[in-house]
Formats: sequence, structure tokens, C-alpha cells
Amino acid sequence: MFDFDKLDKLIHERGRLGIMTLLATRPSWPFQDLKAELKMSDGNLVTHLRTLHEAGHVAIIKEVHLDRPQTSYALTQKGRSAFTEYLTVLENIVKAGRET
Amino acid sequence: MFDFDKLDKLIHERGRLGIMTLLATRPSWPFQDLKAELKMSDGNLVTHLRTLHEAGHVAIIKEVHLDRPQTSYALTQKGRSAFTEYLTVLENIVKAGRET
DNA sequence: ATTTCAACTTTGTATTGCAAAGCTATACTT
DNA sequence: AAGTATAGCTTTGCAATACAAAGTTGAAAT
Repeated sequence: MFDFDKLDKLIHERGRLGIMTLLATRPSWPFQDLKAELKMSDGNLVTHLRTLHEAGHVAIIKEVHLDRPQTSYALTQKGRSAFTEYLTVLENIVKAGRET
Repeated sequence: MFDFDKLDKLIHERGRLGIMTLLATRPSWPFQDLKAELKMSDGNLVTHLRTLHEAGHVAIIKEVHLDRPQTSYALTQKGRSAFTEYLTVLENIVKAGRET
């Protein structure tokens, strides 16, 4: 009936789903903003970001802003399409859950 | 921006999300049908169902069908409303992810 | 009696989410 | 120069938990 296998575990996890959703809404997000928005510890956030980066879903952008180092993150092409596909599965779940 | 805390962990887990979604589509589901649909092992499936039952989300219906014991499962009122709320969060994620 | 099937429990393993604390590097302050 | 602050990252350790596999129980059919 449904392809729950298609619920990409990498994206589905709560913390990473939060990251991916935020990244989808803007061209890029500074680390500090993600941290504030998601209320995660540094370690946890960095780890999830690294996981996504290693999967090729997220790009890391290192800059200097106001004389401070600033690392930002953005969806890659691959990340965006993986996320889009994931959203389609969500849509189907919502649709199925709503009818009845 | 989003309330990712509202992503009820109990429901969000892949296996249990599968169960909840299926249960939402019919009045009740026999154990064997769930098992076939979700391709889980007995142990795993029973455990997830018990977790949901203990949370008050799922009712257990024990009957005899064709001279064989048959355990079926159904959403409780509480389970349905929790699931509905969960779906709302999913909808918001989809909406946010789609725009841009 | 023994086989069969449904459902459930037990056991064990491997993964992984997460926090806390520590480390590094750069810039600002005094 | 020495100390302080901030950003980002690593390490360590723990607790939770998903999951499979195998064993258990009970009822019905042969």
C-alpha cells in the first residue's frame, strides 16, 4: 500500500528533518541560526550536519562575517531532490491519514 | 519557526508511523495483514503495537476467525486525534519544503 | 498424540541520538 | 603580552531502542 522503505531514514530522523526543512526555506543558514532555531547542542547539531554532508545532501560554506568565522549550510542539488522525494512520501501519508 | 518538538516521537518512528497510517485507513486491521503489509517480523511488530497500545493510541481486539485466533488492532479516539495532530505537523513541513 | 498456526515473550546485538566537556583558532580587551 | 570571548568542532560516554531470531503458549485439526 505504502512504500515505507522510501521514508529515507537519513532525513526522517527528527533532528535532521528539522535541519533539512529549514535549509529548504532559504539559500543558506549560518550555524548559529540553525542552533537557535532548533535548540540543539553544538555537538548534536554538528554531528547531524556532518551526517547529511557525508551523504551529499548538505554543502558547507565557511566564511568570515564581522571578523568572526561563520559556517553556513545549504542544500545541495542532491539534497534538495532527496528531500523533495521524501516530501512526496509525507504527502501520501497525510492524504491517506486524512481520508476515511 | 517550526515546532519540531510536536513531532511526536512515538508516532514518528518509521515502523509505528506505518502502523498508524494503516490503522487510520480502516476500522481495524488483523495482525497478519499488518505484518504482510509492513513486512515486519512478529516480534518487532508486536512490540511496536504494544508501545502504541500502552500509550493509549491503539486498541487490541481479540477474536476467533475461521476457528483460529485473530488479534486485530484499531485506533482509539486518542490515537486518532494524536495522529491527526501529527499529520498537521507533516503538512506544515511539506508546505514549507515545497515553497521556494 | 502430534502437527500447525497465531500470537506473544525473551534474548541479544548493533545502532544511534544526545549531552557535556574539552579543544582549537581567531579576534578583542586591558 | 596575557587574558577573555566567541565560533565551531571533536571526544567521550550513556541510554534508548529498533530489530531479528529463536523459543513459548494455546487452540484446533489430523
